[in-house]
Amino acid sequence: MVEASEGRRFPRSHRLRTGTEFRAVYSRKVRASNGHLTVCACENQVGHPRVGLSVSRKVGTAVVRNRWKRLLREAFRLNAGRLPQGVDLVVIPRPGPPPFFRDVEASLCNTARRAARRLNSGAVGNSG
RNA sequence: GGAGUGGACCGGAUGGUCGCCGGCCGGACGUCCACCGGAGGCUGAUGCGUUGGCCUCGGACGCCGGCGGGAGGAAAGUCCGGGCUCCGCAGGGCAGGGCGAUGGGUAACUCCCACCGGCCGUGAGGCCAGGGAAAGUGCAACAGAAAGCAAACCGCCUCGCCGGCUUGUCCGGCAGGUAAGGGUGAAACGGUGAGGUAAGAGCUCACCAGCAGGCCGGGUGACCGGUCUGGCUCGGCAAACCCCGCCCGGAGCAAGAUCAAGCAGGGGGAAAAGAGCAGCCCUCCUCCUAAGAGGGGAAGGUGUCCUCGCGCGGCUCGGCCCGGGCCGCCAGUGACCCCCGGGUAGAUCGCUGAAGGGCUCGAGCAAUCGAGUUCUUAGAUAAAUGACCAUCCCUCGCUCGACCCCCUCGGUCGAGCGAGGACAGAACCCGGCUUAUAGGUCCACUCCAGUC
RNA sequence: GCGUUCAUGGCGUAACGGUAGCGUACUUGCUUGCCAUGCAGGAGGUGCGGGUUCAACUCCCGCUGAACGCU
Repeated sequence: MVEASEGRRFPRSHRLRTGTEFRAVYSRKVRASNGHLTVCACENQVGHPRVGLSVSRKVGTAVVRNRWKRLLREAFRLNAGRLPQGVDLVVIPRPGPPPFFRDVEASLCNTARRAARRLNSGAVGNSG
């Protein structure tokens, strides 16, 4: 685990906040997923990761959706230093109630790293 | 003690670490935008129109620190009613939708309170879209003779006619009479008794039930109680069409207002040129998308009336019509430049102090209203109000120990371990209704059993 | 935020307020050496809770679920 010495804030600059930013991530068409969630990824120019949550009504009731979003925000906040840098992420949970926080944390980290790897290989493939 | 009825209330607690949203105060680093006039405070003169002096201060966003705040009783469903905003509105009418005992409450209601009537419950209490069926139209399967200005299948009867022979208080047929009896059905045109008759029948009479009308008493009223008269019976369904009475303009904070990058496009001017583009809503197709662009093809079609008004055509608004507004009826436009307006992304406002809550007093059976006093209690916008840990509190399961007990079962207490703690998340704001809800607290009342 | 439509056997679908059908699937028996086909029979249903009515899939009210539309 990363030590908690660094202040792990979660200001607005670490979130995707407009439809333009979401569209940019979707149109990059790089995804990775596991049994709990799907992550879309795209490069950005701000030097740190940013996250956006897309939780549709199919996931569940408002209480379930809020629970998902809170757990995902907390997982991103505590693990922002371990995630790939300079990448925008859009996280889409699968329908159903969220699992325990440890599982959400592990799923987010693993899936985001896999998406970032595809991003790099795809960029190489496009350039070459 | 058990069973139950009605109502009110709570909706895990405490601590630690790390965060999020918005408010106020302070600090200063970065970015952007403004810049010599303006803003705020104190104070002086004045003829109240003005004017002088001093002090302080650039703004927004991001950053850091501090202080205090941050989901519900249903925030839900969106079933009603309003406020607010924009649009519309010559007057009326139809259509469409909703509601329906009475009196009150309210901004309003399909809500609430009280009361009346009906049904259910031993009871406390609960439920009811509860106007009109002698305005009209319609419906009632199956069964049954018959299902609605009644009707004769069986039965009963013979004042009439015919036939039979066993000559009778007989049998059969025709023609009639009869709604008392049978059976069917959810429902069959009052019930009991007496008279009456060939047999019967409200045919007549008495009482009862019910209907209509009058009168008396009580109540604001729905209605209740009593009494008299009438004809003797006049059924059900309007959550079937319908009739009567009352109410309803449409959309919704993504309403609406302000500012507005870049690209494209609109209007005007100037300049240049004489080729090209467009012509008209809508529908479909292809590509594309933030606001769009291009091409092709053929079809879609309009509830109503009166008064006033009205040249024709088009667009737009209103649920429709009549109608309101605008435009055209003289065929426009242009690369670049200047000016103007609309408007997309985005930003700001709307945005939370309100038909608001608590307490006291008064009016009222109550819903509710009035007066006084006090409190301020979320404002996000890819959307905050949280995550993790510990302890405590409940519930359940397992194990161990003690007690009740002769033992088992069972019960009580204590300890340990494990699991669980509901329904559910503000999105402009209120008043209701409906639905979901682990566990718990309090109040009033009813029935049953027991004790004193 | 504002609306619309729907819910019938396992599946797909009918039914003026009056006996809930049809196809397919399932199952039992016959036919065949066996299977398929064919023949005869059977079971299985109106999303839930109330109300109106003599009687409700149908009418009314309230829920639940699903599929859509506009902004």
